[in-house]
Amino acid sequence: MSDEMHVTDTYHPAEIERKWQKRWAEEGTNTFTDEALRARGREGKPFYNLMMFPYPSAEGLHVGNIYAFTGADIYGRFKRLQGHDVFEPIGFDAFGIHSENFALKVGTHPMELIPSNIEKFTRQLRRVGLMYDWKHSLDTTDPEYYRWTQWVFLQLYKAGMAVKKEAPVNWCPSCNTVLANEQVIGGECERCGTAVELRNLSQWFFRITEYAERLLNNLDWLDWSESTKKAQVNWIGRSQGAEVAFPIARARVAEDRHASAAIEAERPVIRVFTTRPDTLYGATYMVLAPEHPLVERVTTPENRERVEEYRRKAASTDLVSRKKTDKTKTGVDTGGRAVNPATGEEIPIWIADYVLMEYGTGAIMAVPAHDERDFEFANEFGLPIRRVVAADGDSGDTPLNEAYVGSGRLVNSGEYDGMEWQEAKRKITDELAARKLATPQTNYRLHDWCISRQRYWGPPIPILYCDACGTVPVPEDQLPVVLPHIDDYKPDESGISPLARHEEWYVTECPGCGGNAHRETDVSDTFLDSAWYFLRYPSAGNDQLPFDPEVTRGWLPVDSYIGGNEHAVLHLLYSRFITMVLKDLGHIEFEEPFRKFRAHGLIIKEGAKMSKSKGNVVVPDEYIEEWGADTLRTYLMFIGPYEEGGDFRDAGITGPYNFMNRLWDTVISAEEREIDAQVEQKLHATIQKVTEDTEALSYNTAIAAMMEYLNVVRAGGRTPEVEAVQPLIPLIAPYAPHLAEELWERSGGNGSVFDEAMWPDFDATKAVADEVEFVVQVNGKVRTRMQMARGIDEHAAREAAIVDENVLRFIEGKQVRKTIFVPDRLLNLVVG
RNA sequence: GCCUGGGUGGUGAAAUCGGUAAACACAGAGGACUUAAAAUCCUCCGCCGCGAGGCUUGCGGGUUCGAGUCCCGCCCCAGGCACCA
Repeated sequence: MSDEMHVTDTYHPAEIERKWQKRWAEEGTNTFTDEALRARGREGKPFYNLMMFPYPSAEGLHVGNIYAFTGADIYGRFKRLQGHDVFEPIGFDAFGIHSENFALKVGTHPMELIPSNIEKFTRQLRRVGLMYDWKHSLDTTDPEYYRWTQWVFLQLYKAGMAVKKEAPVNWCPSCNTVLANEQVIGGECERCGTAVELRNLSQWFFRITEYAERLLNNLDWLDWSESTKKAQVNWIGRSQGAEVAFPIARARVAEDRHASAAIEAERPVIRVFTTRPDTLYGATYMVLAPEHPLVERVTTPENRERVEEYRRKAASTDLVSRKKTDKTKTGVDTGGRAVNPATGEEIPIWIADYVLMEYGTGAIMAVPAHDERDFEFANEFGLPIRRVVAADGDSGDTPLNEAYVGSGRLVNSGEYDGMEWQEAKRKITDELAARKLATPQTNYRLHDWCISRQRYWGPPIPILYCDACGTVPVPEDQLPVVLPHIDDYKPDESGISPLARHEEWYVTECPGCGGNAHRETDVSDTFLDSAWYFLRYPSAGNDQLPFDPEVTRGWLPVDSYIGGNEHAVLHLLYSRFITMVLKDLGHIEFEEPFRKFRAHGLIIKEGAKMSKSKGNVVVPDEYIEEWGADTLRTYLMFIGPYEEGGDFRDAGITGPYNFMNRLWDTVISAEEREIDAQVEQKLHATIQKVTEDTEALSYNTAIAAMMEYLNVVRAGGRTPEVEAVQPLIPLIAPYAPHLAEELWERSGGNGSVFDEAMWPDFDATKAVADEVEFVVQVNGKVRTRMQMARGIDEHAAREAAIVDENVLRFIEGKQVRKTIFVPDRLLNLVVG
C-alpha cells in the first residue's frame, strides 16, 4: 500500500500504522547510535525506561505481554514528550527449563526453536507500536550475552560469594533438576506442579543471605509498589531474638560422666533460637529436628529404637507432607534431658518433624503456653504447660484453651514477675548473656540461592575441576564457555546434567598447570541471566566489556521499571543482590538497580486467568487486524486501573475505537477561529488531568478525561477550533502513537511528534470554571443545587439558599441551629 | 493462620486530606438525518413510587451537621507466604 492512500479523510488505522512503523524503523526515530547514547547519557536528560523482558514462547506474544509493555511504553513516550532522552530497550529471556521442555515436546532443538520464536515476537512487537531501541536489543542465549553472564558468575566466585556445597536441595523429579527455594511453591515445582523432593547434592550457591540485612533495609527508601516491597520483606523474613544455650543434663551424657568441674563450661549444650526470650520460664521441654546432630548423644538406650525409627520415617517423608500445617503433630521422646537455664529445672528433649533443621539452629525451646505449635504438641503428648505471660487482669493461673501469643506481664517467672514482656525480653537476654548462655541473634527465612541446574538449556557454569589444582575458574579471557549443540539433551533422574554425557566437551586441560581437568557440567539458573540484563542494554554490542563504565554512569540506575508482581521475590530480589555485589566489587557505583518499580495488574478473560487449557487466550494479532494497534492499546489501558489489571471483553473495544475516530474527525475538521472561553477552560483542566494521571499510571482516567473533553469540544455537533484541538495530539500520543503522528503531520508538523512536539502546559488558573454548581443540604440531605459564582461567601450563599422553595419546604417553621459552609461546594443547614 | 489488594448500576468502572455516589465507556431504549442501511448527532438509562419523596457503595455497629471514604467487629473474592521457633 502506498503512502498516497492517506489522502482519504477517514481514519484507516491499518494504513497509518503500517506507514509510521515503517518510517520509525527507517528513520531510527526511537533508536540511539552508540555515540548518541554516550553523549545523551553525559549531557542530556537520560531516562531509562525499562520493562520486564519476555520469554519468547512458541505461542507468540500474549495479550498479557502487550498489556504490560503498552503501559510501560506510554510512560516512556510521556517522558519523551516532556523532553527527556528516553532509552526504552527490549530483549529476550530465552534460556531455561520452560523453553527446553517445550523443545523436547515438539522435538525441535532449542537452538533452532528460539531464533524463530524471537523472530516471531519481534514481528509482533513492532506491530504494537512500542518505542523500542532495537539497536540495543539482547538475547540471553547468545554467546555474546552469556559470555558476560559467566563473567558475572566469576566475579561472585572471586569475591567468595559463589560457593559449592553439599546441601539438601529441592529436586523436581519431573523436571529432573534442582530448584531454588523461590521456585518451590507450597512444596511443589512452580513449573510443573510435581511434589518436590529433598536430595543431598553438591551445588553452586550464591550467598544472598549475606546481603539479607541490606536487601531488607534499602526497601525503606525504594520507590516501589507497596505490595512488592511487602512480598520481599516477608520473603527475607527477618526475626530478631536470641540464641539460648540449654546445657544437656549431666547424668544423661555418657561421655561426660566423669567430667571434672574444669570442663563444666564445655559441657555440651543445645542451642536454640527464640524470638521470645521473655517466655524462657515457660520452656517445659525441648524439641530437636530429627536430623539434628545431637540426637545421637541425648538419646537414652531404652529410647534408641523408637528414635531411630522416627528419624528414618522423617527422612523418607517428602517436603510437601512434612510442611503441611494441618497435620497433627508427631514426635518421640529421646529420654534425654536438658537444663532450663532460667529455672534450673531438667526438662525432656524430644524430636519432632515440626522443627526444621534448615531454620535457626534446628532445635527449639518449647513454650506450649505461648506458642501455637508447642501447645498442640504438648497436648498431644501430655507435656506440662506453664503460663508465664498474662494480660492485664488475668492472674495467669487458669488453664488455657489455646496458646496465648499476645502481650502482657510476666508471671511464674521468679524475679521477673510483674515485668512488662518487652522489657523482660531484654532483661532476660542480658542476664543470660552475662552468664554466657545467650547471645542476641537475628535470623532470616531467606536461604542461599542455589544456581546449579542439571539441565542443558542454560549457560555452562564457568568452572573447571583439575586433578591437581582442584576447583579452577575459567579465565575471563577464555569466555564464553560455549554451550555445545548436542542432540541428547533430555535430562534424566540421575542428578547429572546431559552435558556430562559428552566427554569431548567436558574433558579439557587446566589453565593453571596444563594437567587433566574436566568442566562443570551444570548450567546456571535462568534467573541469573535476568539478574543483570538491565546493565547490558545500554552497552549491548560491546564485545570488550559487559557494561561500559561511562555509558552505565550516564544511564543507570533504571529510572522506571514496570513488570508483573509474580517476580516480586525472584527476579527483583536476585537483581538487587547481583547489583549490590557488583557495587561492592567496584564495577558500578550504585547498589539498587531500580529507583522506581511499579507492578502492573493481571489481564484476565471473562473472569478467568487466560490459559491454553481453558482455551480463552486472547490472540492480539486479530484485534490489531480488526481495530488497529492504537485502539487495542487504548482499550487495554481503559479497562481499569493499570496497577490492578482487568477483564478483557470484546464488546468494550468499540468505545476506544469510536474515540479514535472521533478524535481523528475532530482534529481534521478543526477551523481557525478564536477559542470559546468555556472550551478553553476545559482544555486547561484536561491537560492538567491527563498530565497528572499519566504520571501516576492512572491511564484509564486520563483516557476518560480526553473523551470528556471531546464531548465538550463537539457538543451539539459544533465545529472545533484549531487552538482547542492541537494540544490533543501530544496528549494522545503516548496512548495512540500512530494516530498522533499522522495527525501531527496532517496539521503541518514536521518529523515525529515525539521529537518535535512538546507536552502541552496548562494554566491552573484557567483550568477552573467561573461558575460552580453549589449544593444546599438540609440536615445532610441534598435539597437543591444552584449555579453560583466561584468564591461566593457564606452569607450570600445562605441568602440565596433560604429563599429557594425546595429548601424552604424543609426549614419552614424550624430553627436553623447550625450552618456548615464548604466554599464552592456546599451549604448544610441543620434544623432542629 | 499471616501479608497484599479488592467488594459501588445490566457490564467495565469513577469519586477515597469525610462534602452533589455512579464521571467516562459498553450494552439497552427512543428520536433526528436517510428511499434504506451504515456512520453521525440528540434524549433517556441505580432501585421503589403517578408524584412529592424515599432508598442505595459486601454485612452489623459507631463517630460526625454530613461516611463509598474514618473507627470497631464480621463475611466474601483474587494474589502471595506459611509448622520460620
